[in-house]
Amino acid sequence: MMIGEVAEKTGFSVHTLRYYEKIGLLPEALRDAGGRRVYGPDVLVWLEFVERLKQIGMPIRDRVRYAEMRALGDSTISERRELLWTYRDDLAKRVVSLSETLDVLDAKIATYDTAAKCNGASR
Amino acid sequence: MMIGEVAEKTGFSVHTLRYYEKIGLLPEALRDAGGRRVYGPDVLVWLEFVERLKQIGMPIRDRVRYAEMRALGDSTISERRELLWTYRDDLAKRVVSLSETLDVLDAKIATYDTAAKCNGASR
DNA sequence: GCTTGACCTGGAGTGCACTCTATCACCTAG
DNA sequence: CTAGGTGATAGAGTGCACTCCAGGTCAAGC
Repeated sequence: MMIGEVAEKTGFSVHTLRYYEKIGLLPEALRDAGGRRVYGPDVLVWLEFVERLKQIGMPIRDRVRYAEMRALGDSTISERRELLWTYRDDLAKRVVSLSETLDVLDAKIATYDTAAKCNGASR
Repeated sequence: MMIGEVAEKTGFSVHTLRYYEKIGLLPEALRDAGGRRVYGPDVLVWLEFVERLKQIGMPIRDRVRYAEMRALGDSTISERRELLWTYRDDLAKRVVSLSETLDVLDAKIATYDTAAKCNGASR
């Protein structure tokens, strides 16, 4: 795969992928004869996980830290566990808080609907 | 209430509260004889809601837009409903995706635990 | 053989949402 | 009456995470 295809499949832009490589969030890609990056299918799995780490609010430095540890192999497993753990609880709380917010939003929308009905279509 | 107390009760910094007023996310506060902002208890409710809007990923411009509409009164209700609605579905998806991610994280942590057990506590 | 389009680099620029600085005013306690 | 704490302002600065630009290489199709 060339970088463009990876971009298309993952939703990251080509710019972003090169940026991720520069900061160490992606391993340095192999190059073809012309110096262009060539990716195996593994990168898609990794990028999907990176996307998840991003979604849970892990800042990019920690994502990089995680990537670096991953590159070092099994000796870093307990450290990686540690790092993920520090985000796990916050994530659990966030899930709760967000579904609560979803309820608040729905309630608000419902009262707006009622208000609109009572006034006729407003405006 | 003075600004410091509002800051303490809401978790926003004093700086942020003044910033929010400047950009229109907070109504202009009344002032005491010395020119200092004085707040009623309503502001706490509003700020809590603003915090929710922030947590669901609504960018500050849209929060401001919402605040402006709110200030205009009932005639903007259907527009406000519209605005909230545009975030509602994404939020619902996010809640699902995040609890999925929580599972992924827990699974990952579990495999790390297993790996650690098989190797003895690493390092 | 020349155009097109995807790729390359280093480095500058962007947008968001604060966050802080410098400098001043006011009030209360010691 | 002075020191400390809280308040005020305008405007500069920060950190994050990209995002874009200039200027170039390279392979394939017409």
